Amino acid sequence: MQLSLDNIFKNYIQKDDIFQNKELLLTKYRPENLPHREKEIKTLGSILAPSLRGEKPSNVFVYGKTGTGKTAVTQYVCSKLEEVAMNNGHEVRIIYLNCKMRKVADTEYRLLAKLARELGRDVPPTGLPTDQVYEIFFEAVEDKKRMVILILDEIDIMVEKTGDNFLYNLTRMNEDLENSKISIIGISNNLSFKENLDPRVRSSLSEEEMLFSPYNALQLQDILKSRAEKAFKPGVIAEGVIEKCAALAAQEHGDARRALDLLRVAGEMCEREGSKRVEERHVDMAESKIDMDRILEVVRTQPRQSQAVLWSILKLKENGGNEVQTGDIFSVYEKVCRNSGLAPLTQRRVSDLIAELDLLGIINARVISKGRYGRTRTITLGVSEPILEKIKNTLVSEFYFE
DNA sequence: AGTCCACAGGAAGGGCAGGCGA
DNA sequence: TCGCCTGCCCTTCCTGTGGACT
Repeated sequence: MQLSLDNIFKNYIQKDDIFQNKELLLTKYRPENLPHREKEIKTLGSILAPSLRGEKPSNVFVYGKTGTGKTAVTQYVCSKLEEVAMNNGHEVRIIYLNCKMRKVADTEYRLLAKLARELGRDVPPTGLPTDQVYEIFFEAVEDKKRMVILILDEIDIMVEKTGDNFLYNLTRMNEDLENSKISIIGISNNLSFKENLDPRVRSSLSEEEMLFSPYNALQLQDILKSRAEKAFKPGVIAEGVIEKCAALAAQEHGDARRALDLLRVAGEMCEREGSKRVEERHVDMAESKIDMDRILEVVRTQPRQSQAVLWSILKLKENGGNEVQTGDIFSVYEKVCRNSGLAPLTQRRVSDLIAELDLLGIINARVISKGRYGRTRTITLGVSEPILEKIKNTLVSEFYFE
């Protein structure tokens, strides 16, 4: 065992590496230039430019599908702005917050605490009244004369979780600030999310709006080519590979992130195989691997109760249940809990867990009415057979079912 | 037209953990 | 130590619902 592992490591070191700089293909990498986004960069730049004269720029609402460059463009423009401001003796402070991150934007308190910490204040994870945290944040902003630009990425998720109270207070904050000014850039994938906002918040958040349209396949090819040139060694990529990654990502609403992931994982598959050339079949392998990894990670990190519900659904499906319904799931779930030493939750709670699994894309739940036989959810599985097998293998050691 | 089923899903609140200030 | 605050997970209670059946 030890010996074969030694061999793997030794081979890896000796092997001809196909990558030159893999970092360039990671989504967190911020490139120096953003092809096909020149117009957006200029627009956002001119919206934010007043901050260089100490004037408050308009709040901006940026929307578009995932992987269309919203975050990249915003961060690019803001970092340049920060640089220019510093050289001209103004202070512009950029705070970037990804609201999708767990334990960051789930509650108003956490949001404020995070922002206050970004400005150098110490706020405990819980314990203080929210008003007090507002005050701490307010004081931190007001601390010196400066412009604070707050980038709220995935703002729709924040509003979904905490409501729009936070945004309302933030947009009103400028009325009380004397030294500083604060502007908000809200980024969202969800085009319709604004409809549910308080009208006052909506109008003040959308002083300016920018829509990022999806990249087409040709634009994606450009992006991939420019990155691949530096990320891979010359001649490593076979003809058609970049075109295939671009085409697959273009099918999925022109997502550049997806395209880059495909190319990177295809490279990794090729490397692992010991090949010296990335070919189209590696892209196919990459596509299924990315899907599988994502879902397995989600399943693994679910709470045990949620896993028990999923396991019950799998067992019902295995026993030939085509039309799996909430009631059936609940009875199997109770049995699973009994056999596994888990305290069963109520049907109400299980119903919520089913809805969460639906949201995660592992199952598809549809509410249907069966007339006098009641209203229920019918559940189908949202993943392919090979992934299903992997999920079962992950859960089989946790739960028992006779 | 009215009834009824089997839930969906909203609202309220309990209990616990983590933390603060007095 | 105590009272108070927050977040989180959960239960209890309740109203709403679409369509088959009477």
